[in-house]
Amino acid sequence: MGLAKTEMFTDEQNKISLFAKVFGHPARVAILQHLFKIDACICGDLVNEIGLAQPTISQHLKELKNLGLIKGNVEGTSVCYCIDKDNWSSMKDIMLKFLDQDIPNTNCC
Amino acid sequence: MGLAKTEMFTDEQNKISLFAKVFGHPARVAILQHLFKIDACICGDLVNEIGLAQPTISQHLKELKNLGLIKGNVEGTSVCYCIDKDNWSSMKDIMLKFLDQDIPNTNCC
DNA sequence: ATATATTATCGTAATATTGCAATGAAACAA
DNA sequence: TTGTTTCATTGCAATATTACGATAATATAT
Repeated sequence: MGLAKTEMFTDEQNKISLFAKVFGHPARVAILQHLFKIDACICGDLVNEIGLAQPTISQHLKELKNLGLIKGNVEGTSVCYCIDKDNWSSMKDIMLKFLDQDIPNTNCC
Repeated sequence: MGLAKTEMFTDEQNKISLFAKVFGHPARVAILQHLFKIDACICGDLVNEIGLAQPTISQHLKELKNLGLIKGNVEGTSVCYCIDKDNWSSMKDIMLKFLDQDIPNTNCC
């Protein structure tokens, strides 16, 4: 298979897993951390910052863009990528709600 | 490939991506939410709660266990799974730090 | 001992992910 | 126009993930 049976889960569960999935690769974590650190960024910077080939970085950027977490403005021959503030906040709310659940007083462990 | 080049990233980046990866499937999200909701849990409950086959659930539980997020106590013929509080807290700290970064004032987007 | 119940493991098929070389597309410079 | 720079897309090989039937392993009950 290799295919998650999303139809048997809630929208919220699927949303959480989609966001988590995009954070599930260290290169995408590194890209986001770099975009947080500096104010603007072009793809070339990231290719130097991170050690992967240009097509690979481009692909990771595409996945982040598809989820709406970053946006890219074309500026001449280069593209300026940055965090999409609104969408990042929405994502954060959903993830925090999931991570911040009260830990129950288990009676068996 | 299908293999992440972890050696070019920091321990923190790799850790974040490993935790995120395990949340990157709705079944594991559902399992964790269910473990949060009730105090104790056995695998059989989860097979009924979630619609997947027993070997599939068992496999997902194994991944959560490998990362230390849940632990399982054998109780007769069944196993009682529950959240590992300490490890969940450690994970939460790492993930919150990543999610809660200050959004920069970009000058281009 | 035999049967039952519960969970784990193995094996396998289908699909997804990762990475990069090669190439394409678009804007700019000379 | 002809190059140059920058990023995207395509195509492919290697590996990972997901799901489940079959089966094993373990404990309990009769």
